[in-house]
Amino acid sequence: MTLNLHNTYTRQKEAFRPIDPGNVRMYVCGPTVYDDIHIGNARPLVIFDVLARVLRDAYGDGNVTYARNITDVDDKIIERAAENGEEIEALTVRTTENFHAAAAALGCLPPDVEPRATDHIPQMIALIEHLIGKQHAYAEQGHVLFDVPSMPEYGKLSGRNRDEMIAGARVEVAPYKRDPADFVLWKPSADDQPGWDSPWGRGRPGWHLECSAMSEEHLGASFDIHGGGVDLVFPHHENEIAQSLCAHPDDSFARTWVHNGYLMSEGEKMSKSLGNFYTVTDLLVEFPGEALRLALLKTHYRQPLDFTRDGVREARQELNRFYRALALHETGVSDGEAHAVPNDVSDAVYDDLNTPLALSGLHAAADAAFAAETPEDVAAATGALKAAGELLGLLQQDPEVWFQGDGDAAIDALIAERIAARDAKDFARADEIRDQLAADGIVLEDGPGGTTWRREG
RNA sequence: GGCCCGGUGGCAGAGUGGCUAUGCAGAGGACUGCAAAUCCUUGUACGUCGGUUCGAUUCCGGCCCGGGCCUCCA
Repeated sequence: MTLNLHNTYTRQKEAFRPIDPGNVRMYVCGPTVYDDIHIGNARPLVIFDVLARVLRDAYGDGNVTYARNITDVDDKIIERAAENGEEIEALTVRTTENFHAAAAALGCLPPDVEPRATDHIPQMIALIEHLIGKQHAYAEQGHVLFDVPSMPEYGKLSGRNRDEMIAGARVEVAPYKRDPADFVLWKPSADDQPGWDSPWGRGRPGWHLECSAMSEEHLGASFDIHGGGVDLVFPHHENEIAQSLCAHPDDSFARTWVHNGYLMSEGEKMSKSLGNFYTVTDLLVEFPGEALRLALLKTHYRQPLDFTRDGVREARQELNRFYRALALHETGVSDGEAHAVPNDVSDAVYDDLNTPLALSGLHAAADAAFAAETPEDVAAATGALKAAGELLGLLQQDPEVWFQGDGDAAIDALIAERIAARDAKDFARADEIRDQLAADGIVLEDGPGGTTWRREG
């Protein structure tokens, strides 16, 4: 099946053709580790996790290399560490751990490679020297700048020309720049700032450089997909292109550029003062990570997404229905087939990751499970639902765990007491127990196979 | 100011030049000791003004509204 992807570089949906189907390579910009990630950071995390799953589905598990970097040298990190009175490494290690925990809770598989900027300083310095040698960069007052006018095609990804950028520039032009559009590849570090020895003195890399150096190190100078949020199109990705293409003019750098749309929160731009700034860690106290993931996938990745708590609640309701359907499946009963992803689901996902449309296919599979009349039919329908869920990174828990968590002996005891009361036709006591559990958010269901329960937030 | 994206039923959200997804919430019914779940029924939306067309929510243009980017925010 052909995978279609919207390519920011051409502004069109294109049939995806990997350079090497035996090693499909994707690079995604990961977090700068100075603070816990917020829900806006979670969107690309989840989107590109889905894309990685789709690539593995299309080309085979072992034939995809997904690289996602950790930016662990950055001025924001320096500032934050100073504010906290914390060592820089303590901050970056702690934040990285939180990031990994959040990603796991959101159902994201680890990338195949997770390069750190600080592990690639020699490669960055070599890249700078290469660019200087090709007259695309120059050293000035301890800084090294990329010479934007040396690259006539600069601006193609973001669709802007240099004049526009200069006209709109909000920031004063630094005196060491030959051209206002030039950007920093290397900058000097003060004694109390992290720094590495270089031909231009002790300093640290500019932000854009690391992605050019690390993608080349791990994926090569030509690779298939480069992803990130739309706000990275300019300047970050534009500058990566400039660095990488000027260093390696015979290579293509990334061939397909995939960008997810912006996220708003509760109808407004997320900001701490508005009280709509949600970190993933905070949201996880209130909601299952899987509900957050579904809430993010209910909107097409290129559309703007208004993230709301109500939206997460709705996602959780949908997951309840999916897991109810999965719970219909009796262990041990098999319809004798390996379960494929239903065609409507894979068609949707392969068409530029149309996850909202794909989800309608999951609902159809759930309907089929409820309508099934034999255990084999149930097994077939739930198998299809689970396979479809896996492609999206959903529905991989045991339904009992989804509904009940780790279980609770006190609840089991009350349910046993209620069953005894019902058998004795003591409905007053039975209802009393129902109400008591309901007050704690526990919903009971009396079915033909006995009484089950679930937590409702 | 320049560039870009979006405005779909109560809400969320796909999609399409003509047969109008899907979900959540709501209403009615079946079922149920009660409830939940499930099933059935129900709700005819596409910002606005023009244009193209036999026909536009879907194409084109103006306008209005919302959002984003314009040197380090995913």
